Amino acid sequence: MANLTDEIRVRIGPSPTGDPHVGTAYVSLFNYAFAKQKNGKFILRIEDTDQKRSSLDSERAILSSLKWLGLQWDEGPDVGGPHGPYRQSERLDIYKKYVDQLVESGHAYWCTCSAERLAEVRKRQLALKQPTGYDGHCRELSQTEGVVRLKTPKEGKIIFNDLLRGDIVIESSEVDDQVLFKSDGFPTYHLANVVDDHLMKITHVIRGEEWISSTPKHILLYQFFGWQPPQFAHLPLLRNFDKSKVSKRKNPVSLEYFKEAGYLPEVLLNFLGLMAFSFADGREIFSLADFVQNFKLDRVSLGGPVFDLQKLLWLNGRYLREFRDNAQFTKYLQDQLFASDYLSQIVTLVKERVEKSEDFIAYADFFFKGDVTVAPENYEIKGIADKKKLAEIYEALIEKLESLRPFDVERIDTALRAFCLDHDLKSRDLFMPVRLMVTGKKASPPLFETMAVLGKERCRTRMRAALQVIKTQLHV
RNA sequence: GGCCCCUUCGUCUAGAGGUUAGGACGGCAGCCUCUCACGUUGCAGACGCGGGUUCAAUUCCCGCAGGGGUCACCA
Repeated sequence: MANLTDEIRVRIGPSPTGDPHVGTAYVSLFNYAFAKQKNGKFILRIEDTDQKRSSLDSERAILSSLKWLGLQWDEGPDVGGPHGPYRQSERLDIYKKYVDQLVESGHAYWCTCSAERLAEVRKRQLALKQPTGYDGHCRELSQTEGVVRLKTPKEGKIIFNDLLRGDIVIESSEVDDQVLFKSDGFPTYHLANVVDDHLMKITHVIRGEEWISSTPKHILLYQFFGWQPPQFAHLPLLRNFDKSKVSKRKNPVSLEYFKEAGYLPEVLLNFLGLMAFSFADGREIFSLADFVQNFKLDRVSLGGPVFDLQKLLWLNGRYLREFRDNAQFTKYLQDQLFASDYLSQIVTLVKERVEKSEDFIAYADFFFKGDVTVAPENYEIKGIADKKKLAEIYEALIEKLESLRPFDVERIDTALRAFCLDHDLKSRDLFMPVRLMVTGKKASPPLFETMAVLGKERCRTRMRAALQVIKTQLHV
């Protein structure tokens, strides 16, 4: 238990495997406020233990988005600190040392089961309606290759306290012999997390509710290492309108979207502060400093809040009207819509079509609009009669485009052409509807260049909107 | 399905053992106004169900239902 003189230290551990997520901002905000209020430290640790999916580019984007929001960390991969390195991929030797210790003390073991065997075991368990999990095949073997698994005690209860929910009790037998150390020499989240939280002297782990069920594994690890666990607080998850965990299929979730769509960073923060939290005095409009001052863990509500864009929009409007004078608003427009590098990229594309200045508006309007829409039949692809199939194709296409980073002409070109090949489509049959989706027009500058200039977020928003139109048609 | 978490207006939430259950977004209506927007005023709108405990439960307890999360060599 952290004693009163100890410095409060909290952390966030984003995984650099995609676009910066609004959920990261939400959890960051609460961590930041909790620490700052008590003069503690807010630490950023990059959890890039998934070699296949992690990228430096994604890491950069996450850091830059959090900075945009003004959630500056005290220790992190870019600013350093006394307990570095702050990138897990640079701490491999540390984890190795601790896994070895665990194996030696008999609390973990090497496992050489193949993926096929594991799948088979799982299949059998499912068929017998048994709980799924590792069957302990290698538990008593002594080998030194493969993966290392946690040797979960067969008996007893694991109890931990959640600051928001009280004691949570789970039977030890319910806990799986989780892989701690992968065959590629990288740790899994569970191991890296516990080791790092301990070494970085983290006092409070404030994270999403999705982690509750793996906390017992972490508690076990603290016990096996003989370490004092931190305090835990699991925040309710942000939800889609249908109450499922907020996801990009059903909501814009990239922080880059909010930035590009013209939301003010302080508005997004304000709005996130309204999720699962409320000021004692009922105030709904507040600055980050206000939030830091007034945040209290025991005022966090536990029902998963639906991330409602409508209220966010209203809030952004209020900030613009009330907190920006004309000069500031002008500046906002210049930065947001008419930034000179954005403008010059557009000029490059439309200049040859223009005869006088006004023409620019007619040719380039879609670069400045929010949504663009056309009649649904324009989204049809020659040879695809089935609307359901059509929707599937676009869904797949959008997901493919979303994964591009950076979102540049070459990558778009390659992705789009490969997509045509994969789905047996002629490029001219696909490109026109896509053009209509992203520009709202049949005539536009070259598609790939246009998309690159529009940016990933505008493209995905418009394509999702179009997809929604197709799906709506399906249901009537 | 097993385990775990959660449950106040459509949405974000306040609330206390006894309140006309409060506010905000959205909706609707009036006012303002050349229009729209803003602003403003008002209206509709919630304690999931069943048992307890209690003089009294929406509030405390238990069950149920519903929702969610998790069951990877992803985090």
